[in-house]
Amino acid sequence: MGRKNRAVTGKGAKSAPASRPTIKDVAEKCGVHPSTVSRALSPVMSHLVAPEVAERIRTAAATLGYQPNVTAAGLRTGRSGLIGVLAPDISDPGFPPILSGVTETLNAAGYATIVADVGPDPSRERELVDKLIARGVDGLVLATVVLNDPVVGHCLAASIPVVLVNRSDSGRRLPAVVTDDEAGMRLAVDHLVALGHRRIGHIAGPQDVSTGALRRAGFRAAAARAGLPAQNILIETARAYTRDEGRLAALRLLDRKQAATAIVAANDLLALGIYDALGERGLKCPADLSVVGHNDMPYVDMLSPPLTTVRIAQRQMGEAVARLLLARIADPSTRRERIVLEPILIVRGSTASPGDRE
Amino acid sequence: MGRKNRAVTGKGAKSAPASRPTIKDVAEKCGVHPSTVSRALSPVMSHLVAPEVAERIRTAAATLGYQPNVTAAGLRTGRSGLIGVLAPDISDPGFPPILSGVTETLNAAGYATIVADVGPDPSRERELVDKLIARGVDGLVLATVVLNDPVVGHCLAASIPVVLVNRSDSGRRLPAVVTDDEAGMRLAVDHLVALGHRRIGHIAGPQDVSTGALRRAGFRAAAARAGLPAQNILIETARAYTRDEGRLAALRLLDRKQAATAIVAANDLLALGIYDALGERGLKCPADLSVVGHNDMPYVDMLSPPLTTVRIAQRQMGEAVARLLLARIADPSTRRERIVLEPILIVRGSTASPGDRE
DNA sequence: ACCCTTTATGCAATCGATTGCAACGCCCTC
DNA sequence: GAGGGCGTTGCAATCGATTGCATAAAGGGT
Repeated sequence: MGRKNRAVTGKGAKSAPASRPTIKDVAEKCGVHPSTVSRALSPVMSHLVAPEVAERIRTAAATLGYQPNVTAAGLRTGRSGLIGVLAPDISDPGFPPILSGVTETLNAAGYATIVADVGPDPSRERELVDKLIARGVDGLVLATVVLNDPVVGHCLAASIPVVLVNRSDSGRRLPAVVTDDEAGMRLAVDHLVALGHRRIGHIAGPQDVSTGALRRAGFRAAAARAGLPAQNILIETARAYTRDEGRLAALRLLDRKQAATAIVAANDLLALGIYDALGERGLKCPADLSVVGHNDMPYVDMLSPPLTTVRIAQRQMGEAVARLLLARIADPSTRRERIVLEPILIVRGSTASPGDRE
Repeated sequence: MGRKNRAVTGKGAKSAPASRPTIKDVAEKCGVHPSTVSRALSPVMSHLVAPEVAERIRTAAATLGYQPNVTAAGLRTGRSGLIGVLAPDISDPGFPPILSGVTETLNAAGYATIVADVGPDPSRERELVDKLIARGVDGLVLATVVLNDPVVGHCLAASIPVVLVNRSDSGRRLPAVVTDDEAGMRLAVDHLVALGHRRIGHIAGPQDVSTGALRRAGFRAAAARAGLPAQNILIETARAYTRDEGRLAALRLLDRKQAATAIVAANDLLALGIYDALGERGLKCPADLSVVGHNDMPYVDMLSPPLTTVRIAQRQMGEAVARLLLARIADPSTRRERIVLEPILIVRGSTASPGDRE
């Protein structure tokens, strides 16, 4: 038995505080029942206990350094105060701002977040969701779903509050906060067309994620709307949102018979890959090729040349999705909401008129 | 009573699985006692139950989709399987690689991590530590401690396994994984001296964190060892590891009567600030000034010019600190260990010989 | 054949906090 | 002065899993 509680300090049993005081210790010290302590310390129940008793309990709790055991409370109430967050890749510089917005908003509401990095193997997603549910999370934020993701149905079946951020599922069966991907591409294309570009390439992201598919469709639509003939719309699809896949796709695009004068990348990491490819081919940006990124991830203003890119409000997305989740937790029957944030174009040095040798 | 369990699906009580099955459900289905189920499903206790019964239980658990309630188990065993990680700032691009190494190693050992972002207000640190302890974390990873941090004593008093990463406390009272900050500065200074620099500046980090103080001391020592006279060693101290503080410190340094021909920054974010300051003053790097960073955070190879910097093995640090923590949890009496990783210099385009106009 | 060991399972307490219900005492009213 | 009501507090069950101990069944030895 009790090899755990009350670590014996020396030999004499003088005063062995050791492990954290429990509600019982506070109750004994005050000569009241534990339930009274519980009520006194709960903002919503404290009206049930006499003010002076409550005060006595509060000071006793403070002097003992009592902190309620969240695990025990969680077992009883069925709420853990934990939110699970599934990230595609923590090391992707685009993610921390979202995460930051999520955790800050949730912390303010008394929740802690468990962040799980799914990584390249998508089958881990389901596994991680199950692990998080087993940990009793009160809700999930998924930044990882692909179109037609089976995990969506799984979450629905588990009837646990779930919200999506940045990406959405094809059926739109879950509430989500996303940016207007198509509008973002329109900003990029219109900017290039205004500069005089007539042959524009696109490096699309993976087509199984909503941003990849929507941005590609958005690019096509924007280019057509700008009056570019179909043969002047060049598209290569990257297999992942990574710098290296961007480089490979850019090389494919550059090797086409009729090269584009500008490339719009589906995200900034892919744009970095374009820079790499340009270096390999001995081409200069923006003199030989204009480049537009997407996301405005940190420090792309420091690149050479500074990257023109479509800025999405990542921190705001994080905050919005957290609020959405809190609303769902408070009332799971709330209408499935979908918040679409408008991106803006940040013009920097990577775009110029074609043939404009500065 | 049960407003929680078994959400009623329709009217007929035909089959209402709804909320997750408990160990009791599995036991009933198998006609055994819950304790037998518990034993059968525990790798360490399963030898106590007959192999065929264990097998039956396992399949029943699988078909029911049973996952043990971690909260309940945690309450009983006193272990939560949670590790708290305190980060100075998740949005700092230097941190994700460390975090990635930590979480991956801990996940492999069955732990989940709660990441808390302390932010600029250091008093939140203590508060967050208490919150994490109240959540029953089995251990803490602190990437936030300052020299003489009161939180160190607090953790020691709470007798909870704690390890430090990247930074250490002044008394070295806690196990830590750090890099050899002084060696890193020696690499940087020696490189610049070899290029012919004789007046070298340093933008130091905050002096209340170990990296800031050690790197400054390391810089001084390396410069003296290289034979630079004291008046040729110029130091400005930044108030925080941010791009903007770096910019301000760089401007102060550039305004000195006798300007340096090279600056070593205490970290890459500060180096970014130097780039900004150079832009403001119309100076070119490396022609007018060589710059060396520290940390080799992601994508500094894409800057213009690509940043010469001291690379620290951040991912490895994360992995090492996780292993250290696991060892402490397994046996809290293990000797307080301190792991020092050796940095290497990555030479890129931001350093050149003084007066070398390419 | 009997007893003693070994093996497998059941029983019940426990972790710490929460909460519906019961009970107590007090005050007010008629 | 008795009864009703309200404001406080205590009691005990509960959440779900774990584990020391008890017990039952099976096996082995003489």
